[in-house]
Amino acid sequence: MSRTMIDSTDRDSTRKRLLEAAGEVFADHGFHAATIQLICQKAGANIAAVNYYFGSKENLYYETIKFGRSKTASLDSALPPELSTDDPEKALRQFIRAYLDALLSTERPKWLLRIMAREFIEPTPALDRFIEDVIQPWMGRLTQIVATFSPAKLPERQLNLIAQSVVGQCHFFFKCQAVILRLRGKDVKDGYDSSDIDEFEKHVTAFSIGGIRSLIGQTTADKIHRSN
Amino acid sequence: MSRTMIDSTDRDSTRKRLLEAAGEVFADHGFHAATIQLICQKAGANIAAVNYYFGSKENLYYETIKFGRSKTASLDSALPPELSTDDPEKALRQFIRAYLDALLSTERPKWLLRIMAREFIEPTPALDRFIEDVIQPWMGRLTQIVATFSPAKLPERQLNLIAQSVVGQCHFFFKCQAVILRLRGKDVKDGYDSSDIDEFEKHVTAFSIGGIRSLIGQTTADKIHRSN
DNA sequence: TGACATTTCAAATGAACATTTTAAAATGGT
DNA sequence: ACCATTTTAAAATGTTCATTTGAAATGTCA
Repeated sequence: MSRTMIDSTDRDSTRKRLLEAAGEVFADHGFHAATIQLICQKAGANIAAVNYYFGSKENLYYETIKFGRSKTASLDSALPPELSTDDPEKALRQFIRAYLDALLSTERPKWLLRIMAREFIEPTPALDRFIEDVIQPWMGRLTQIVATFSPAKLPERQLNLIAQSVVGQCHFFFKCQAVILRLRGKDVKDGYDSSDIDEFEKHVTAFSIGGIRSLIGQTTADKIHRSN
Repeated sequence: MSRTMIDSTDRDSTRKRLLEAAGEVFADHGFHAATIQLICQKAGANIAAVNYYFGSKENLYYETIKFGRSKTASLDSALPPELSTDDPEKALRQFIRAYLDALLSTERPKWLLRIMAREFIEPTPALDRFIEDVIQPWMGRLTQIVATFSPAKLPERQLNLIAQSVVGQCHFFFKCQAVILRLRGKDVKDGYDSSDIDEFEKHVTAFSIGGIRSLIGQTTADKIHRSN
């Protein structure tokens, strides 16, 4: 029958609660291990609600990602509007801070990135859109920032590698959170606190600036080949 | 057409073929989505074989990880025995090469690390043992190497952060393989070739040396001989 | 060979689960 | 209040899958 395509305006609290619950459950257990029963239970809805509102479990999954992304700050809103253009180091620091916040901050639907982390291992069509809409812009912006470190034009490939080194560090603190906390003897459930993020920001920024300067020194100034 | 893997069917024991097949299937689909039917089919065994040899799917999972780890080169065999002690940069390069090889090389049961990548997101008891037996030694060794860059004794916390920056870069090329290849317009199934790994090694090493030197406030020119 | 253990096989069992169905209840417009 | 539409509720259906079963096949050793 004509299902009047409820637009997510208002009055759809059940639908919304289902999306929130689905986000957590999919993040916790993955698509297959997640059960509609648990999702509906968490949402305080009936077992038939998922198929009523979304038609299928699979469609709920994609709608959940779409929903999570709609609630996530975009690149432009995550980065400070006055991102420095004349001070590369400052711009890099601002970028890294924004990136770490996006990864590690506990606000916002924190389950979206955990779902996407699963997508990295086992891609579905949702990953392509995510790369295109989210990752590409972030990496593109970072590449721009890195480029400003050098007066000369660096090869695209090297800029990409540097950008990957920067975000790679950030990702490690995110993805290997469980490991890092266990190495520190802490409980995984605790997560990081804000001073941890501050520490990461300082460290990643300093480390990356050193790496970049050393690399573009080699490229532009034709540095001496070290003997070992 | 009937069965292409027959040559190994006769030679290898069914149990071993099940472990190999299970490794691939668990890595491809995760524990829940993996089916015993598919595992047995790939192993050329009957559907009842898993329960006959391993008792349950869950036990097969743990035995598979144990099996994969037994076939994986240890830290000591992965690192060159003559790991440099007087040249920190050379030692770091050797370490990074070994680490990238361990992550990205296509030899050996390549499925073990894919299974462990899933464990990072959704830990099971297997992760604790893996951290203790595999990750701790690697990180410990890297921390030692990093420490040799500085004549002064650096705080443990900073050494750990630096080590995490180094392996974080390597991990990014591994975990975000799908993304990097897609950004390059390549198909994910292709994977990296050996020249890619060479490129990563050079880049990560140079970037990290720059980062380390800048953090400890020392240029490559000041080379210090430490007396023990 | 013949007894005995081990391994393989096809079919059966039963549990978990997504999805459908049916009907009742709530809601909104007139 | 009345009717149409939307939402909730509980039970039913059918599928997928892990696990069990019992018999057949294969191997072992006297």
